Amino acid sequence: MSKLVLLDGNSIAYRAFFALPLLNNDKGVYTNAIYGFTTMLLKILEDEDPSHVLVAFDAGKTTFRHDTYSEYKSGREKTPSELSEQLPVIREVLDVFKVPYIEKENYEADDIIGTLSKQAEEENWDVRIYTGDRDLLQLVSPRVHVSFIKKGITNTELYDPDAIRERYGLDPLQITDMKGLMGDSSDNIPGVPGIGEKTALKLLKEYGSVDKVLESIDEISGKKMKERLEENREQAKMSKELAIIYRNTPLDLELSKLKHEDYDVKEVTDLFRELEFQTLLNKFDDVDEAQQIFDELAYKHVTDVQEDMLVSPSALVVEVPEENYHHGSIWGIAVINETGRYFISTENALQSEAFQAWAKDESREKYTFDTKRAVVALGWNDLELRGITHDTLIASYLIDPSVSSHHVSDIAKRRNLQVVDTDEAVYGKGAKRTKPEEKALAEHLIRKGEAVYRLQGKIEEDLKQNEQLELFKELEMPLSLVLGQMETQGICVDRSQLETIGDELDGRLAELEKEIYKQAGREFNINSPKQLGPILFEELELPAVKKTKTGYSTSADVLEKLRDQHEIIPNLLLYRQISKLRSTYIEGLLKVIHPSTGKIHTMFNQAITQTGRLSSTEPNLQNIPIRLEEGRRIRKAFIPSESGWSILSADYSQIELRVLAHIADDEGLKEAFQNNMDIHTKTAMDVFGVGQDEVTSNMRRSAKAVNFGIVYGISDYGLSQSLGITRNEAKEFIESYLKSYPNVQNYMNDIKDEARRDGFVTTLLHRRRYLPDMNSRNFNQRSFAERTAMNTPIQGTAADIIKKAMVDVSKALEEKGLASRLLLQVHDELIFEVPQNEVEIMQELVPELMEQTIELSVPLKADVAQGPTWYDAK
DNA sequence: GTGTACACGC
DNA sequence: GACGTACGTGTACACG
Repeated sequence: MSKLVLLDGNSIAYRAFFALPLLNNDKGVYTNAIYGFTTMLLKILEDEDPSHVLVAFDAGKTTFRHDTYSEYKSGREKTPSELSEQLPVIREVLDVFKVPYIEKENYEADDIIGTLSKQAEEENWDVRIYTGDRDLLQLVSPRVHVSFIKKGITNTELYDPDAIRERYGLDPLQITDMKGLMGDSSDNIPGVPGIGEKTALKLLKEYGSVDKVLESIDEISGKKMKERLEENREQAKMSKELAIIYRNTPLDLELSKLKHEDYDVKEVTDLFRELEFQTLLNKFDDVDEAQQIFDELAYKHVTDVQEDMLVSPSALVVEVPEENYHHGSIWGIAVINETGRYFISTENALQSEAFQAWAKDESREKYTFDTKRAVVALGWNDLELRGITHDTLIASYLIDPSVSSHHVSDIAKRRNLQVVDTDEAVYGKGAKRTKPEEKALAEHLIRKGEAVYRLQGKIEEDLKQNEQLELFKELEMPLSLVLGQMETQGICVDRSQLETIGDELDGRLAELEKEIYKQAGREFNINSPKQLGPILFEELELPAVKKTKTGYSTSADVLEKLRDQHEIIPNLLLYRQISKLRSTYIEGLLKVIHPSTGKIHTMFNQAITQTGRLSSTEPNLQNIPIRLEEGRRIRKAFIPSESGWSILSADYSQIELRVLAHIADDEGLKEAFQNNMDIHTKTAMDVFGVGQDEVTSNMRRSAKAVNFGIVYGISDYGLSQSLGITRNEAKEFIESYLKSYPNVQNYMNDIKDEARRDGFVTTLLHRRRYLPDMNSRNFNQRSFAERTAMNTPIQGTAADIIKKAMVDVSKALEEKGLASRLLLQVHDELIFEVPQNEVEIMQELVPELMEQTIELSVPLKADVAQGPTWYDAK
């Protein structure tokens, strides 16, 4: 039995376009409609498994219907250029899938579909029609079913004759009569004014067709209705005429030619790669093909590492599959270079003198994927690794920080190199992750190394194009090593200090708990917002201010507003605060003290944030409490690792606003920093137009919040929330800020233009962030992109600067032979441990290096402090 | 295991 | 006029 699937091409493309955000690829080409169309096509082919298939498109602007009614489809919004430019590519997609498509001068896609479905029906074929247009429902018959695409792209509604009767109470053919009476605004079919769907259906149920209705006008009740029908006789007839799909379109096409053929997977994957359809690509990842490439990858399993195998440059794979590489074992090592491909067991590599010498030799170049992982893992085995000049992970991140996966297999795949499987495919995932037998392991590592080795040139070419080669080679690559050393070094914590604070917190929590139960009238889980909500807002009848998806919001800002309304509130706030301290900072930190070093070894992620900042995990040492004294005491547990040493902390003062002053080249802001003024006071003076002595604490607080907003790119809404004012007041604040600093205003406008023009913004050191939503039709997405455009160069440049300072300081420590060690970075702050005899030197050296890292048109300023614990370094 | 609410830092 | 609004990480809860 033959089955023909007919797709309404324009209608589906239209649906796809509006259902999906305006995605574009690296080349700035819009692909959302192509992507959505392709997804639907694949799903339809999979669901229906048709023997024959065709996509019909509308041709040209005019059709035979315009002869009947020149206004047909007029008043319709022009197809957006973002969509029309995608239509040719949709045809390319159909080409590679070997799906035939057709358009016919003077006819609409509907007519083609109507004609072919009629022919197929006469041959006793089954027909399925996919469309987003209800007009086609008139074609439904026992053999012809229509799938109507509802909202989204995968949600369809299947219509057979019964379904039509159920939905409309009509036979399929009467759909045209319905249109004749009610019209169709999207096609500019007039119908009878004053008659909508309800009335049309009522009339048709009684009389059956437009003609019958018109014949029976006398019987119809209601004077107005009679008049309307009488006056619009011809219009109703014409409207029905227009709505009828023409089923004898001259097509010169044989049904048998529409056979659904097999397609060439390679053609499909090549096109998907070009379009950057990663998700779809995964579906077509042909394992056999990858295996074939691998078969050519001969390698040697080396037990005795020879000097001449380790030429420069080489790709080096140090395989540590455990997410946390501080505890993970090295499963194996691979080296790939022009002399060959080598798999070396971890033991053999670590014991080999030739390997050790090569690893630490700065002059022998290595390429890796995730340098820091290799550096730290080898560091735990007392093996030093230097001379890494290329890291695929970091490079990929610099080229586009937004890509969702920086795994070596994905990067390779994106660059058309299908030689490497995912770790998950080879090792299994989650609890099932196991070390495979040696051959499989060796092959996987060789493939990874091969990808790194082969991609290096192409990737650096791209970096060069982006003017990012210096950022890569001189900043991020050296930084990787510095971070590796910091992580391996770790920071010492006083376990008993943490435990003491923990015990005290436990006691206070127990008391608070009792008190809260008493005030609530019963026991419940205080940590559960789901339980707390009903207690506060139903049992205690407090006014609910905000709701979340799942119930009442009980967040701190909500509770803060209720503080005076019930004595339970202050206790809850305190309970939350202390509970957070205990679980995250006491128990959390105790859990991650390394058993053998007694220190905490965080992991800095160098390839995650969109702005260029670092992040810190397991544990996150970039969010240790400081603002409230209660939490700040946690810092007392962070101590030097050697007795008699000190913790020294140096932080940039207002680095983002200084960067802004420089980038925007704003006189007012520059003046503030050149004269070393308190920036919030200065802002208050400028915004409120008062003298220094007239600045009240409230004015300064507002100014500070505005500065904060500038630095973090918050919206007027965000500012209104933080200051507890209305959105309009916040908006006025921002406006008067920008009036006070006109060049900041100019910068904000210029950078947005730049982002719209280029599709991305950059920092001083050429870090890049793409902003595809700058032209989004969605207000929120667009606004967010605009704030990001303004904010990223500021925050990102600040990140550039402190990263460079870290490399500079680290180099200086080495050159000067100082024993002091850099331990942590917290966005604008560096934390060291320092022997007593170096305290004075470091107090001079560190801020000096930080201030001279980069020359701006305003001075950079770094403050330094030191003491026996991190708490005291304030 | 996954999603949501909340809270910490910058 | 509504939309739902800096980022990243971690914990606890509550769902399957």
